[in-house]
Amino acid sequence: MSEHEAALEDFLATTGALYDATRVRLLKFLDLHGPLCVCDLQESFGMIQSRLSRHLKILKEAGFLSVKRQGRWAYYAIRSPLDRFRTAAIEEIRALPIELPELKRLSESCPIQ
Amino acid sequence: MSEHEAALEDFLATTGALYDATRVRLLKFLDLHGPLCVCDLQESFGMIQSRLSRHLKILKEAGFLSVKRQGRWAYYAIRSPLDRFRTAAIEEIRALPIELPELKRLSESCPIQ
DNA sequence: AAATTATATCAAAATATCTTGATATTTCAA
DNA sequence: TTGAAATATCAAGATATTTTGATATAATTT
Repeated sequence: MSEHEAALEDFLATTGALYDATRVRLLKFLDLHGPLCVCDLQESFGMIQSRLSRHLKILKEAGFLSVKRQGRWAYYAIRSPLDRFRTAAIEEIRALPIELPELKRLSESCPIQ
Repeated sequence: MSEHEAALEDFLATTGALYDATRVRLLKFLDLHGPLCVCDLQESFGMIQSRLSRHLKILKEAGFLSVKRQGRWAYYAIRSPLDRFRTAAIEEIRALPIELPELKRLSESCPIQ
């Protein structure tokens, strides 16, 4: 792939990741609460697991999220540092008046609280 | 529509408009050359007219473009002023190393050069 | 080792978006 | 007022994305 195509692909991966209500909510939720494991997100959003996993993958591949694995758990977080444009996107999402679900933790199971 | 939904809709219209290679090229081209009529864009990009018209409409409804009609011609331009996030998007696109077509004008026909 | 738990991946149906070609609308000129 | 040029819209097929349910993988506990 040429340098030109690669840069455009990267930009489209970024904007594509942002073009979905579910993913915008996930970004806002992680920005608000900090690192969370998939099961906490699943519990909080009431989403089936395969759907959640797919959206997290898209956000990760678009450069917005990092994952840290601890045993069985995978903790997703807003990646840091972010480049200028992704930072602008997160700030825009932070300012959006979107209703988010309550944070529900599966407190017995997750090692990190 | 609630305020919450409206703000999210607006954000998704913005990111959706940016999630297309053709529209990114059009934005970069208009950012580079200033206001252009549809026929100049059509000539420069070698695109069929209905396709171009649709993409311009999407960019306009997403808040990126303004239109000024002069007789038969419609001049599209990057809207000004743009809000913070759209400005960040245009700056990101300006920095992308994308190859653009040459600007071809239908010099006899268009009143503004 | 077998069962359990957390997460990831896959295939197929549902949904949305893009492209094309045809047609409509608007404006100007002959 | 007829014709031509510039632009917009529509319908249908092609393509891409999302959701779901089923299954796979990997770590942990029994």
